[in-house]
Amino acid sequence: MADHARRAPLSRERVLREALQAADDDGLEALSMRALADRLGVVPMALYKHVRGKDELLDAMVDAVVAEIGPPPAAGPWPERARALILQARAVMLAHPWAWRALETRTLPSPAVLDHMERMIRVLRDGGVSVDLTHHMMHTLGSRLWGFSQEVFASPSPPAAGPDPETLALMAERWPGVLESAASARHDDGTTVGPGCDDAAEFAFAVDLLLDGAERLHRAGWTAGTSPP
Amino acid sequence: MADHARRAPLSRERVLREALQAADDDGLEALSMRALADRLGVVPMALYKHVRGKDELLDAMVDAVVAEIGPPPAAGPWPERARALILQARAVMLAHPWAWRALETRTLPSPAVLDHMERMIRVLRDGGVSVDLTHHMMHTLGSRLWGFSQEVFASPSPPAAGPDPETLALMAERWPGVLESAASARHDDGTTVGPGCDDAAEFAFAVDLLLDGAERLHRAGWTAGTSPP
DNA sequence: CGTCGAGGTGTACGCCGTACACCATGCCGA
DNA sequence: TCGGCATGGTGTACGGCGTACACCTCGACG
Repeated sequence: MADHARRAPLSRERVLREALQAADDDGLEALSMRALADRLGVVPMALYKHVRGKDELLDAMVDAVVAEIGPPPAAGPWPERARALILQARAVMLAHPWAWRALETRTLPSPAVLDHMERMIRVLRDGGVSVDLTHHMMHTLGSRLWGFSQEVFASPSPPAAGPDPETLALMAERWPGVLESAASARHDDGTTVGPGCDDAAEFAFAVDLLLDGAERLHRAGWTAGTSPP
Repeated sequence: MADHARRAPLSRERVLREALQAADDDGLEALSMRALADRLGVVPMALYKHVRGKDELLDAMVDAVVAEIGPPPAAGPWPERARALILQARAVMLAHPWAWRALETRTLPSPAVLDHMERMIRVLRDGGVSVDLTHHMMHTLGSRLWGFSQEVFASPSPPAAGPDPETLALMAERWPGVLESAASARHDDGTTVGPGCDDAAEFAFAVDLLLDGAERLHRAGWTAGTSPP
């Protein structure tokens, strides 16, 4: 095996890049240290010379993805700047569908994570939003700050094409509201041909609702202790 | 070993109950089929006579927890009924801190899950909220419908007691906004002695903001196609 | 030319979920 | 009464995982 000398030497960079590619290709659950080593034509333990362990690797992967989220627009009303920043985050998360799952499992915020938070906070603060309201809004935005919405169950109706008429009848009896609500997903014109509803629209709706709420509170001179209405 | 005849026979119920207890005791990540079998004084494979596999067991556990969430108050303005239902869900999730993690990993909604959704949808629809707005609100509530808020990073500042003054100075330079925002957590009187901020208050703030937003849209006669403002 | 350290290798351990063959028990119809 | 059979607990084994640890190789450098 003379080729082991010939192949490009490993490096933290190469390991990280290949890990990102592997996750993009095959999903996060298929990413094992062994599989990753295979992709690099190397024995599993070789990776540990460049990475402390799988956990640290995931940290680095998350950091890399979050770093793709750029800064907000330089100017404009703060709600629009915030909205743009969030939608940018969403675009990044859509490009790496595994990323939000990885993000959730991290315990400590990485530098890129703090950068993103800092930017959002700055948008609000520069818009004149109080420290307290900013703080609350960061909590309220929750995962949407990162470009995804934790919905627990993506589609209430059976996911794939044919909603089996038998179970459908059963649902109509016990969960009519769920059925009705799910049906309202496809109501309007063919903007969403897929099985579910328009994720982008739902995401935007939620973000707008949240930012509008914040703006209203801000304009009303909300301070801690007041309740939202 | 005559005691194996003497001990209470296994059953799906016993397996499920012990699994719930084990998760409450030791956390979800410590719950393995082997550990669970040990708790029941039985060999691992014995469980498989009562449960199809770990995945189905987790489904059942989630179902059991979600079933603890009761119905909403019978009467009252719909936003208050909705609020009460959500806070009930939150109480259940607080009693089983592992549950939200398990909930997230499930792919198909169980009956109890659909029941809870149905109840929430009914609260809105009975309040006169349109099908479309109801649908949007279910999405917008997201994980909060289930009593938790996906925040990705619970505390922006170092979690435990002493925020190491060195890193703190470093943060002050690079992430002043994050620091300022984190500091605002402890601002008011000693209602929150812990390291972080008042989770309950943050949760309530977010829920109120969301429900107020919905109520305002509803009263304004919102229909699909209109944007929130 | 000898040494040394960085980096790739091989083996091994302890976990995990679970397939499969086996065996104990108690019930039930003949 | 007895044979067969279903129910449910057992034992062994497999393939996967992350990773500790000892080893080897090889280029750089004093």
